[in-house]
Amino acid sequence: MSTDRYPFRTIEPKWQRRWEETRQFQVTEDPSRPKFYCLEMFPYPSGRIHMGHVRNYAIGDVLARYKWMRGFNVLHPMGWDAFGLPAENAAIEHGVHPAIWTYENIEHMRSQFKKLGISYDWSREIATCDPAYYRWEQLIFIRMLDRGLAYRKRSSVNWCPSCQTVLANEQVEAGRCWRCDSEVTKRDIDGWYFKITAYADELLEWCDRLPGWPERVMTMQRNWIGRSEGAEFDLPVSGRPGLSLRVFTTRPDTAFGMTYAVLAPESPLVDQLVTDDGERDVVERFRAEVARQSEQERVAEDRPKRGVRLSAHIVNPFNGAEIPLFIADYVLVTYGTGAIMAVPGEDQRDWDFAKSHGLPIIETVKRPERWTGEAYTGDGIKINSGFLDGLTIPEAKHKAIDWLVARGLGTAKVNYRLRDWGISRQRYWGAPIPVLYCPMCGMVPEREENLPVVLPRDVQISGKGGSPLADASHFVNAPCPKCGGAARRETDTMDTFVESSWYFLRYCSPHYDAGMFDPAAAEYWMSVDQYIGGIEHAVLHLLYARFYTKVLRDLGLTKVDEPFTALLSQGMVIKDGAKMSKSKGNVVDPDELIHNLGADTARLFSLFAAPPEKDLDWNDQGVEGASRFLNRIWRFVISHVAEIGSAPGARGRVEMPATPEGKAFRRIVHETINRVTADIDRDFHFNTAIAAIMELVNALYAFEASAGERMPAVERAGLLREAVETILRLLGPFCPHVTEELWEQLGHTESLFAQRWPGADLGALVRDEVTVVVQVDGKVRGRMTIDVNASSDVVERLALADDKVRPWVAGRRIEKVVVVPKRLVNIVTRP
RNA sequence: GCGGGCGUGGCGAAACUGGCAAACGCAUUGGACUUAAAAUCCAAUGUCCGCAAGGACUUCCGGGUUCGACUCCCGGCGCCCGCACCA
Repeated sequence: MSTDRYPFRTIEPKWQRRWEETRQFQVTEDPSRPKFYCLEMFPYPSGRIHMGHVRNYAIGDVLARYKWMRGFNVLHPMGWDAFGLPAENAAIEHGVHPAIWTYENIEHMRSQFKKLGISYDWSREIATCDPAYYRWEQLIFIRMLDRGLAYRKRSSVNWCPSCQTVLANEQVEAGRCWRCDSEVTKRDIDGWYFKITAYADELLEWCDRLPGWPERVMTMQRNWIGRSEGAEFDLPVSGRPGLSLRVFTTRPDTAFGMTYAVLAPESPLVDQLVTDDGERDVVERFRAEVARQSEQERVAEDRPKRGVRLSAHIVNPFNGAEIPLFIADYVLVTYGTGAIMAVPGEDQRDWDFAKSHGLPIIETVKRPERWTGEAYTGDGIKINSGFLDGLTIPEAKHKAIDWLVARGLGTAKVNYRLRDWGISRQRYWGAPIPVLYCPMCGMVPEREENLPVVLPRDVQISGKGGSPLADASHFVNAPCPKCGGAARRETDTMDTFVESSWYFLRYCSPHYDAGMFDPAAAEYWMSVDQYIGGIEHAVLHLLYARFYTKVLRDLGLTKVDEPFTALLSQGMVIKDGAKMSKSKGNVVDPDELIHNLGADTARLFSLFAAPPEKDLDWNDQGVEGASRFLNRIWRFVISHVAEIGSAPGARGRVEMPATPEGKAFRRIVHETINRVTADIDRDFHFNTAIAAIMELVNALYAFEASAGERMPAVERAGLLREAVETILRLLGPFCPHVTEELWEQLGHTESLFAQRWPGADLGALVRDEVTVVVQVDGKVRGRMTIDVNASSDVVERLALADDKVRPWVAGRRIEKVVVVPKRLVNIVTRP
């Protein structure tokens, strides 16, 4: 540990206080300036911040401060995703009320964020558990109910036995709860749904229209939506007039290869097809077996496909063939129609099943020459397919669908993997769903003037299961909004992802009380120009927020189609090869780091060690290096305050220096301006931007130690001033406290962040000479410093005359000479 | 299986449109300063051969295009992430 560090412990709080007192980062709508809405995903108030937070919010802060200096009116707000299970679990374990726990955590974390010196407009802080916040989503819920975008149904849902609540499909990861990792089971439960499937096509379409989003996130969303085109048609049951099963297929062209059909075991149609008690027994036993399968078994490698043959047969409408019917575990009741036509020739799953059950296989696509595989899914010409023979697969698909439509047997059909968003949670710490159940009127939404339906504080949180609200009679019992009679309130609360689906709109006018947000403010600020957060929300929050924004648009509340113009998905913070976690013992505590080395150092290292989208490998010695760099700047500036203060042209620009050393140094200063600016603008490569500033600081030391001694004092002081002030401005967004302090030490009275971002002086960038590499047959054999404007002929002549080069050319025939101006010469030879 | 990404020194990484591979930092080594240490400053540091000047090799592997390939094309190997019996 070094002993001689700059006084970050006094300057960091000093500037945090100053920024707050001067309301430096508080903004209002200002149509005369371009706006920039910079947003990092708001945190859950878990208690303490971790290095992942530091990195996330440091990235956002660099961008926000940079945009300030570029003259933008920057909205950079902060708030709390404050509803959720951990608060309730803390209540169960420690007896503290979720509200108390949450607000205490917010207090603590707010102070931690302030210690990081992030440029938030704290006057816009929100917490989603505030009734003044969630009342608006209750209102929207009622509007969605009107339009059929919110609805209630009984359905088989994902149930987390540990969290004691339902989970949406997006919240189940490989069969486990996204939050607590428990194995998820199935339950039939009544619940509320948002009709996100109504927006499937639009959500998908916009995936191609958001170039500011990372490709991998868009791909994950596309896959999640899972659109597939095909046909749906009926297969009549043999000898049972009027009875048929409907199947969905993406390959209607393969219908002539259908050698059997399969129903999902759970399908209700199975019960109608069963002919006697013996068969019923077999079916029920199979159903029980399928239901017993654990998630583990279901995802096991090479899981054999199991099934039971029914006595019923069905008829292939394309060729009249009578074929067997099965129930099998590989057909899902939840997708398509829950029934398939099986074409083992062109579908590997059907092929596997056919092989193990001795079923025939008909090829309907001509295989390539040396085909050795099993089911064939490639291109080819149709065979064994009646009127489709000789067509390509796309042609045959169309013709098969036309054939079905003409006979009234089926239609073209699009299916999605996406399911409606189940938003009911059987838990306490969430926004109440504003409906009541009346014995006379049925389900009735709360009257809009009665909103918000406030979540009651005095509730017993036992953790015994079931919503705690159900036992709170003062909440549950309420008059019916329609008839005034005794009714019962809904006791499910909303998924917390509903709150995070619109908080970015609330930030535009967080204190507005005539609606969800002030339309004028939202019109000015939206959309979010740059959104920053972790990849874990690729299909959760980021899909829900896109959907909800479109709903609000269709309700006439906003004009934007998409909430986030650009997304930066930052990598994880890794240490010793693993994600930081208590159990691995590799956690670095931000508080400790800030105390020992300062917030600027913590920020600098997390921005320097890797580009933002990559995982960051934490390294304590690397952090020391970052601290060393800031000390180096500090020492230089402090020891040169007097000299720099004596320089003319206190505002940066200096007269073109007279000495070659001065010119060369000044060029480095201005080249650095261009490099740093380009690195920030192009892909947020803060790591290389910082590296460029480090190079400039190295050059500054070298200049001061050597050439600087021999030039006129006025020139030297002017160059030092320009260099130092450039460094402070370029580094400001990364390390705002130390740069702001040094800026003041140099005699400035206005904040560094009220300064304009520097621009390179084109005159300073001009070079007289340039170093050109000379290659012989692609290998570097020499280099020469020549006039920048030398013609290609001259460059070629000089290269051939070079002492280092000549021996390599001697005795060989020169084939040609390639001259790349200002870069290199390649002499191509033959023996 | 499908989709996306990646592969460069001891380590984190850099290289814009094909043009000096390894910038910057960490670590290591040497020197200066010091009674000494720390801090600081200066220097060296891809691998191999060589006392040296210098040379050969090197961006996962194998081919190709090109005067020239980390970068483009073809084939392979390996790793990471997401979805996964989605018909």
